[in-house]
Amino acid sequence: MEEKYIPRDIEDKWQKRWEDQGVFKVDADSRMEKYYLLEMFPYPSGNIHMGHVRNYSIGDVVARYKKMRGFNVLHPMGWDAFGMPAENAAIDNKTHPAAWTYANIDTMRKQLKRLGFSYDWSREIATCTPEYYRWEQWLFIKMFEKGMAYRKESFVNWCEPCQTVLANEQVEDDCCWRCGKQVRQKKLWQWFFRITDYAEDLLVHCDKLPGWPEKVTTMQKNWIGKSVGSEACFAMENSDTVIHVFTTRPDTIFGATFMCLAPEHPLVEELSRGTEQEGAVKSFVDKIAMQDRSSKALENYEKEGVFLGVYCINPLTGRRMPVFTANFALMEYGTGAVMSVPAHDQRDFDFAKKYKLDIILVVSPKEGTLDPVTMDQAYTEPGIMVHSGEFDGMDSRDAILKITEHLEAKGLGKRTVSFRLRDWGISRQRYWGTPIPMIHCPTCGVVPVPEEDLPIVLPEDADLLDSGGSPLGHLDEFKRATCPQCGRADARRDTDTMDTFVESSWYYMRYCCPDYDKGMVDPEAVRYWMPVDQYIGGVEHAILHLLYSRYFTRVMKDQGLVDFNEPFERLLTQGMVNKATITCPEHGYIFPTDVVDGGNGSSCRHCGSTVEIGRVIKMSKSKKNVVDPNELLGKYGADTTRLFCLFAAPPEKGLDWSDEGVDGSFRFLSRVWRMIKANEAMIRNSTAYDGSLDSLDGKNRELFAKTHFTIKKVTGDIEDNFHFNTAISAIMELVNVMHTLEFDSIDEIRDAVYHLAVESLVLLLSPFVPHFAEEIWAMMGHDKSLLNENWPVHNEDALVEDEMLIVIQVNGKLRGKFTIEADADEATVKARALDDDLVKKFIGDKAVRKVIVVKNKLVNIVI
RNA sequence: GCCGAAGUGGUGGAAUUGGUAGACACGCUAGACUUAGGAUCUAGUGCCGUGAGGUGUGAAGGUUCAAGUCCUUUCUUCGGUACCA
Repeated sequence: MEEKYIPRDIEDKWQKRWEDQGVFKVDADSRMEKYYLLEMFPYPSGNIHMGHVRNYSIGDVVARYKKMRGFNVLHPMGWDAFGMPAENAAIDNKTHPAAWTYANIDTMRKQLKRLGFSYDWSREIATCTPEYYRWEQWLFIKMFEKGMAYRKESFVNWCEPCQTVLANEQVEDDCCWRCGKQVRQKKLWQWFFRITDYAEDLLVHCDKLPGWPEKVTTMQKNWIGKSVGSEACFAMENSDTVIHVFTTRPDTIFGATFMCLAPEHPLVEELSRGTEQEGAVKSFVDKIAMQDRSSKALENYEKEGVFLGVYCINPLTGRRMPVFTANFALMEYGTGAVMSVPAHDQRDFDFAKKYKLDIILVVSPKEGTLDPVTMDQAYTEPGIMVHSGEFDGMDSRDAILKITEHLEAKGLGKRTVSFRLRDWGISRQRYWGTPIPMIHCPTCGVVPVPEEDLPIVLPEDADLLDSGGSPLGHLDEFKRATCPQCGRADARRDTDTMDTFVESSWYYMRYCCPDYDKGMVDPEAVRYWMPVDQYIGGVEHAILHLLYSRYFTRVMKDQGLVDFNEPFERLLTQGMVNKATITCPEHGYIFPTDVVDGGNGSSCRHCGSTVEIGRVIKMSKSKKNVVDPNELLGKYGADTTRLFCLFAAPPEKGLDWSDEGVDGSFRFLSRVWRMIKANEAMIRNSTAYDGSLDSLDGKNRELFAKTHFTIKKVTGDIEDNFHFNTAISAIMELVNVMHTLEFDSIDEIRDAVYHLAVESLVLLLSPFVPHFAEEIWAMMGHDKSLLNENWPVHNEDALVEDEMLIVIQVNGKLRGKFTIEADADEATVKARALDDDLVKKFIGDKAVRKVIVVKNKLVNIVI
């Protein structure tokens, strides 16, 4: 063992040893209980960032801990390798996306290895390899055959700079989530996955995921957005045409005074044709279509619409209702038509006020009255039915069902359910993705590629600079195809690629059998390893990735590939890594290295202005508050870096970066190192104490008890909720106690107890700082890796205290304390408390009204 | 607007079923050892007060012998979502 703690030497040595011995390689073994630990795989953007370091450090603790508990631990890693940044980089640097991606993978793999994570690298997968995506193409065809994948022409979010379609989820505040530019609407033929078929099932199972944070299941439930309501039919005044509406408030149907259709609604054009409003409607619809979402957002709640020139009839009142097309009616939700009840819906109210439409009150508050003329907002609460014929006087909540039944009986409506969740659009007009294995034939239409022709390999020579549409569309070689059905030679291959969320929806299954070539997954391997016991990743994937994965698992189950519904047993969403920002009035965000410390505060190196320390926010390059893992590794090594990430905050909370804090973690390890180095010979020449607590006293007794307490505490913190911060602080406490021992005399018992403490310390530290622990373990004379050791078990008897500290309170305030033998009876404790000098002083001449004694804890004297 | 989470020292964060608030760190102060230290070790460190003591977990009430913890009201911050009929 070296005199000084030099992480680099130790870490290189152990990483090499682990790799040479293949200690992380696992195989399915039915004799062993499996544990599948998974962390979200990274996009190979070029370098590992601190978010990855944190995520994977958390995972590695669990993996190593479970291994020491005797589980057969599957802990894989791979690459979410398709995606737009590769194309953007390719255009910027004139490299090929594949070359860029694989180079990044090499760099990042090295970084992960440098951090000493316990991955089974033999299972590594990259989603951009044909061996991987061929099975995705295969499943796509299966889904197509079942109608689970289908094509429709629809409005899509179109990002002009990226030349691509975006999923709703990829649009943030009406801007592209990647480039941040405004998104506009465009109509294209797109492939969709019918995830809405599973809306109900996905929703119901949200309540059957006890290992998931409630926050996440709630977000998913809201995203699925089930609402129960009714569909009602409104006939047109002078034609057979019927407008179907969805409403959650059938109790207000008597108050419906007008109708609103989404601008894209097919009836808009049909109904307005030939009326004097035709021109006005057409220009309104065109305007809305041209409008991008952000300008809609700018108008923010400004309701607009145009009269179609026709009327429909309220099925229950017979009232003539003018039909409008309005910007707030959404084609994608419900039926795209809204029956407007201005008295009881705020949007309808605003619209009615703007266009001077009738307002009829049909639900009256239980107390007081409302007048439609003087109302200044809609009344949306339940109440008593009025102006509603036979339903008058009824509680409006009861009327919801009664009116629906009434409509059903008359054939004018039915109970129905509407979901906010839409089908998943997966077509992307991009190059770097999985080709969609379909052929378009002028005769046969859309035909799947025959299975034996899979994979459809992504060609290497696409021209990415030719923006506009799919790059694959410009490759005649690729595009040209023979129809598998009729043999026509002028068929055309689909030139779109799939959304990269498709790859990440099933990669965790492929880890079970990365080289399997007879199918998408090896049924046996999946049966053994799946489902994932613990999944760890960022909360930013709470909705999309996790919902899609749950959906894909169901699709694969229907395909007979797996026999379970839910892929992830337990989920941990770790918080973000934050750091303080620094701003200069002249230069905006600046790097810490651009700050010069002067006499009167800190100033900008470039302009000399006084800089301001800004808020602590998520690390990002643009805010210049990032920490480079490479620098940390160079300065402190992997163990310190990992230790700080785990110590500074519990995993589910945000981690505020502190350079001083990292220093502290390094100091802790150095301190332990020095302590053990100082006692090296003694540790080697002693054996761990294996007696009981009873035969110990003084410091030895204290250390023995502390050792067992620490084992219990650390084990509990890992098992219960992964609160590594408190586990580590418990270990620090143990070390603090170890420091109080004196070695100036010869004492075999002391050495044995100390040996036990060191041994436990090293075992407990090993999941957090594995290289460090291995080095000390080896010094102690062990020749096996710590990974093969058993996790220590505490002895409950060692925790039994014979003396308890009792707190004395007077009227709830702390006034004194004393120690007494454990389990002393109440009368003794009480007498002792009342006898305390300080307590006597506080009681004075007042009468003691009551004395509460809590066994082994406290005495409260009430005066 | 709606949904969710969280407010504790100068800082990150601890506090079992209500029972010593501030564990463990960072920072800071003083001292020791040093040619030196941004190394190490020792002591101290919520706030007010010389002191006895008082006071203190976003704010205001309440329950209780006892409240960071339970209840009511309220404020703030962060995250998600947003014309969903």
